[in-house]
Amino acid sequence: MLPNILEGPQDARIMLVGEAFGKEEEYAQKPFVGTAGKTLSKLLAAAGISRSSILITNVVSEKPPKNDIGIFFKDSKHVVPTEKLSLYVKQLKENIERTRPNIVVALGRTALWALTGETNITNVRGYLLESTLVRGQKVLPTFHPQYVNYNWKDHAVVVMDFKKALRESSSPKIHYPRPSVLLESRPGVFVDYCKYLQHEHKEPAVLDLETFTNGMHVDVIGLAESESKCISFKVLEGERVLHSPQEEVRVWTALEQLLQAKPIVMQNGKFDVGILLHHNGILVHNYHFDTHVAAHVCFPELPRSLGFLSSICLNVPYWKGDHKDPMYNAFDVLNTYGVYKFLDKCLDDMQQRHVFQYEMAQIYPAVYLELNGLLVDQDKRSELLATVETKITDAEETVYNTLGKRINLNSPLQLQGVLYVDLKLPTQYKRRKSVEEVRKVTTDAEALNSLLRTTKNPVLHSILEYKKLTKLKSFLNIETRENRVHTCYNITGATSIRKKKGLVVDDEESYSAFGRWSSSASIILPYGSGNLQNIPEEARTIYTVPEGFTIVQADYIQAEAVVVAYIIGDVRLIQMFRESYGCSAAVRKHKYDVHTFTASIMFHVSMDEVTPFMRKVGKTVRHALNYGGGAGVIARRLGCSLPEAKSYLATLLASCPQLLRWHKQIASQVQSTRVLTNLFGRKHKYLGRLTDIVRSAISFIPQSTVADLMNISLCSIFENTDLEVILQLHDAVYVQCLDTPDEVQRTMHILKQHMTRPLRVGKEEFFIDVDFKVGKYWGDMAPIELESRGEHEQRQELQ
DNA sequence: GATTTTACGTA
DNA sequence: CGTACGTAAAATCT
Repeated sequence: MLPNILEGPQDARIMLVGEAFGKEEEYAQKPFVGTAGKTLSKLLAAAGISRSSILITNVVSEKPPKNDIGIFFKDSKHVVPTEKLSLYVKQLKENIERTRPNIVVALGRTALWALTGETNITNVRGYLLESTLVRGQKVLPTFHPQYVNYNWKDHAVVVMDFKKALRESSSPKIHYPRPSVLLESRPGVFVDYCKYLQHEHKEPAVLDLETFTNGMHVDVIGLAESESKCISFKVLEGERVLHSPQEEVRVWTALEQLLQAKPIVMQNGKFDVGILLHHNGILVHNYHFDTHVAAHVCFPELPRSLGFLSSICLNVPYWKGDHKDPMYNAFDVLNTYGVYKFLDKCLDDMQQRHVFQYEMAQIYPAVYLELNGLLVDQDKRSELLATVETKITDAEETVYNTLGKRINLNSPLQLQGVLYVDLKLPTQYKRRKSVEEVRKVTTDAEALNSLLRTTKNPVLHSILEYKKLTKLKSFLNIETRENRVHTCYNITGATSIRKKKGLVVDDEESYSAFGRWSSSASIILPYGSGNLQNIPEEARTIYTVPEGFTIVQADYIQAEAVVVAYIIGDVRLIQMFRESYGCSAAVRKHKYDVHTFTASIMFHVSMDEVTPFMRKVGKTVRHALNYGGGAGVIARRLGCSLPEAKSYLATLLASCPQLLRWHKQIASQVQSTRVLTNLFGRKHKYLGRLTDIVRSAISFIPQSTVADLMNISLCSIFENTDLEVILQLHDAVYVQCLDTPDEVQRTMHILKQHMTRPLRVGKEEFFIDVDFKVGKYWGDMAPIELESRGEHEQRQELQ
């Protein structure tokens, strides 16, 4: 007989099913009494469910050896159960049939598998399913409490799922309103529907294009007028063309007219906008609302795919399983409509409407930059590539001659063998986040540099050289189109990735929150090294502008440091930034350098007496402090002892007590309200554990303020000027202009005008200064001073 | 062939 | 206890 442990009242409406016993459960012979049990109780309480009112059980009422559920499966994918597990599943079935709860919540993958046969919890989490184990039984999958312990920010998602379970527990039925869907391949019907939307329908419409065949042809066009009514129009059937050229023209014309007149809603529509513009020459005139952008503003720490958002905002069936399903696109547009209505309200509730508006305004500039690309000087490129390749060969030969054998120097494993086994150098380990983590052997640059310092073995130098050069080479070995590279700017930080079968989906792994743009490979024009925000200095020399033009770079000076100075009210620093505002670069460097200033207060000397060493100490210590770093970092950077680093740290903290006070204030604010607000009113709700997020929280306000400042300025430049922007680099913007002194000065004046925006801390208003560089090549820019209006005009008169 | 890990470039 | 991001190549899994 198997143990059968089911806790709670037999007539309960909700049943929770976990995986198996842990140590504590085994001892107590009760489900969920250990750490996962404590978490479960918290999550239930947060959702308003009383633990004593529900049934709680596990698929397996015993503790697997080493807590590895795998031993109950015959295969590594965990789909073929052993005989024992089959008996347990049968027992679960009988338990459900006997108690007949209105809803069963599957906690984690194993319970989900046992109840429904589904294996991917991330996909179906939050969606009501029908059990395959007990016919007609309503199941809601969510994450296991133990998973929540490791991924604390996901607790918010589980609480929402529990709330859904509570709502659904009043009835055993799965009830969805039936949508009205036109599945069409007749051009006439589509054209009529477009006309109806354009002339009669009053609300915004949702648009979604499916582009799953190769190339960038649109396969399906979806349009929704509400969360319950839509059309899904087939343009292509696989490789087969469905309509005559004349019919296609009618279709695209009708769509174009609709997109000229109607407010349009999309989910991550930046991609669709780019495709329509690039391949069909169609501009979406009134891009009214993007659900992906709204989700980024409202829930910066959560995923933003339509599947996830629908599971949180809506009560709809799961539809993301099969992309080939004819209803797939229809559900996409219908649910985008539902999510739109939900998030539209959230923006007001959370007072984030203005943040949403300035993020929406960034979409067109980002699309423009992506489609426009950046010019490559092919001669420079091949020249540099050849030089780098020669150097690589040299470094390689040096290493091989010393070692007496040939290995792949970019292989961490092979390098470990040579350095730590053959040469018997002291093994280097990766730095760990905590002492509990297992030490990992490494051969990264930091380890090699440290070995070079201690052993002075010159082969290490050559290995470092080789690694550096091959990395550089990867930035030069690039494909271009009409001598241009293209990058996709992601204003919400999440990249779209092209998966197998050509499907474009949101990358669920990464979701930024700070308002900075990220840059990744363009799916529309996949040329160049993808990310344009991490091109090394040397490789930038291959990027240029057309004949007769030049590049003007404008960047914010010490932007984050200025923001921090005002926030913490560091009177001396503020005074210095005030005085240096508008000064020439030479004066600024001489009289108003932040790091020299820091060193002068640390070492109690005047600014003139600061030595280069003192400045380096000042710079390192301030840097570490601004980002919540400690003495260990400082010691490593400066190559000094830990006690020395500690005393440096203490010195700066003593002379600038506001800094530490601010750190503490941030920590307590995150603890009490979990919400931080930057100087533009952008809010960030922190969901993770306090200890994990405190450093990120410290950098949020300065970093996101500068990001918003830059992007608002960039939009202003796009909307109000004739300047041609070519690049965005977090706190710098690059434009191309005619290569004449007047045009360069005019460009600089306009940039300065649009980049100079007041920031406010309390009642105090301040500005962040801008400085300029100019040059023909991105990697070869020289500082240039903004001439006063007087000088500028004088010169114009002379000409 | 697909997925995960290691390493490394930028602000 | 730097943070944030994206990509290439190697290592590992299936």
